[in-house]
Amino acid sequence: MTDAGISWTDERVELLKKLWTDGLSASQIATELGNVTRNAVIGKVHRLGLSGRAKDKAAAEQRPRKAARAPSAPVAIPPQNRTNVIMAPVPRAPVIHVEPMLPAGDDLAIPVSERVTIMELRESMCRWPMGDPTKAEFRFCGAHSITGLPYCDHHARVAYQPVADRKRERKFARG
DNA sequence: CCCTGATTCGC
DNA sequence: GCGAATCAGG
Repeated sequence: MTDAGISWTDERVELLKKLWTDGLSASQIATELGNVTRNAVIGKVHRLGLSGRAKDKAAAEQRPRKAARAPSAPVAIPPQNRTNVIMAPVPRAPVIHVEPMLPAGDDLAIPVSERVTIMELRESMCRWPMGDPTKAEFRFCGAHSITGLPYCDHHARVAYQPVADRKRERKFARG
């Protein structure tokens, strides 16, 4: 096929109209359509003359972001759970096999981060998987990640746990 | 900093 | 017509 770029086919325009009318943001629509930037979407929206949509009760534009949060129990994630998240982004570096170890204190230290969906996940957020990836409730940690790493402070330690540390921690946990 | 849509303008 | 760059704003 000589035409490399998928442009505005009828279907794509239809979907664009629908999503835009539904109140999705340009970037969200761009992601949904794929192969286009939010600028492209905005440009098209204007050309189609459907800018300035009916912004009802603040539909789905600016998301809450402040309100949502786990209200109760600090849901400690048992280390064993990591067994069923193999397909999630795996750290390539000094990953140590996780066995039934890790002192409870560590897990309780997890501040119930603001778990996020893949859509809400941003570059600066911890990508530590939480839960079953095959389930709809699957989330990522979402806490602020350390510059240069895909994980927050806490999860970076768990993920990149050096052998030496591991041994030491064990001792530590014991006593 | 994160994000939003609006506009401009070279292609 | 298209969309990156830019602008203006939250």
